[in-house]
Amino acid sequence: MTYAHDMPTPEKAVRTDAGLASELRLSVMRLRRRLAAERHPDNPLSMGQLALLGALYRNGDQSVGELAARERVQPPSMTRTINCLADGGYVERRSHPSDGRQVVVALTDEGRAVLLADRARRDEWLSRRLAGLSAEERDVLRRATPILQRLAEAD
Amino acid sequence: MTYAHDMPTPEKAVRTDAGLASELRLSVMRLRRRLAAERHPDNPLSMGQLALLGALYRNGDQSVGELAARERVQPPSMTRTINCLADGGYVERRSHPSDGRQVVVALTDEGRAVLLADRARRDEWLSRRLAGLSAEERDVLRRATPILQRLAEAD
DNA sequence: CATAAGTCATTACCCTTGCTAAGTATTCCC
DNA sequence: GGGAATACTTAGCAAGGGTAATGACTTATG
Repeated sequence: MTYAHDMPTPEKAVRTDAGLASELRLSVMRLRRRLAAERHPDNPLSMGQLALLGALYRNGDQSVGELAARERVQPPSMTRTINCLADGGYVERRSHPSDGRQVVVALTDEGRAVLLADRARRDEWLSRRLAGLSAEERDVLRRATPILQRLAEAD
Repeated sequence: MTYAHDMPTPEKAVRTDAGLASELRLSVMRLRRRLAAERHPDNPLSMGQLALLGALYRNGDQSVGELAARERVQPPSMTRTINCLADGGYVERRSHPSDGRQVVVALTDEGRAVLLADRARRDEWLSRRLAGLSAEERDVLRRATPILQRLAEAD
């Protein structure tokens, strides 16, 4: 097999910063697709809904704008996700104590229960894959995860 | 700030395997959205199209099925992406030499040029972010990227 | 204190991109 | 040669992202 250009293998490409960027983008895209496809039939929540419940669980009640900014989504998209969850009774809209424009979103008891159950089922596949890695590889991911977070949060 | 439950910070959560799975999923989702949003107005290619051209550039001509499998997408989705790129003259469909069922997709000269130009622009943002990390953090990502790849490829 | 400007959430609408199901062409196997 | 399997495409649907415009409320200004 021959090529008309320098063969850009992933192994070489990842060494340069531009190559790392390309490879990282590919990996993230593919893994995300893989994870989205792993939607268990019992799971009532989409990945976006799960992320929203998770944000409320972790950070407590938040306004729509705060949630949208954290999840890197425009406010209308967040409104729609909230609507779905509110229809299911998983979150509640409350009025902001001092600013009537804002809407505070709060996790309900049912929402918390569904979050934990769904997350357990949904993480099953990924956890199993993680368990198949070496301890060292898991450690790399453990350290990489917050870095990926920070990249996503960057302006 | 108080919570009615044990506060699940990312720092604590990432230590367990299940926690790592959740956090990794969140990070991947957000970063992917962030990257997709970084679509420069000059860029004619979507992330999926860029990934396809990249696969052809890296691995040479491939059949539709091979491309779909590699990108973890169903064949019809790949067909559509190929249609878009073929309309733009970036890829060509060729007949397979020995199997009339298969369609071989090949990168055109124009496709290669567009790939490199688009990738340079698109990676600019991510490269800049990567440059803002410490050398050690970059190294973590460099080692994490192939692991993420493997996770995406797992059954 | 009245009004203009700004902010936050929502509504309405569109586009992209994934999927499944069904259809067509070709190859493989008996 | 004919039926089963394979490869791609077509058609249609749903999720989830976006922008633009509207409404409600707050803040700043004259």
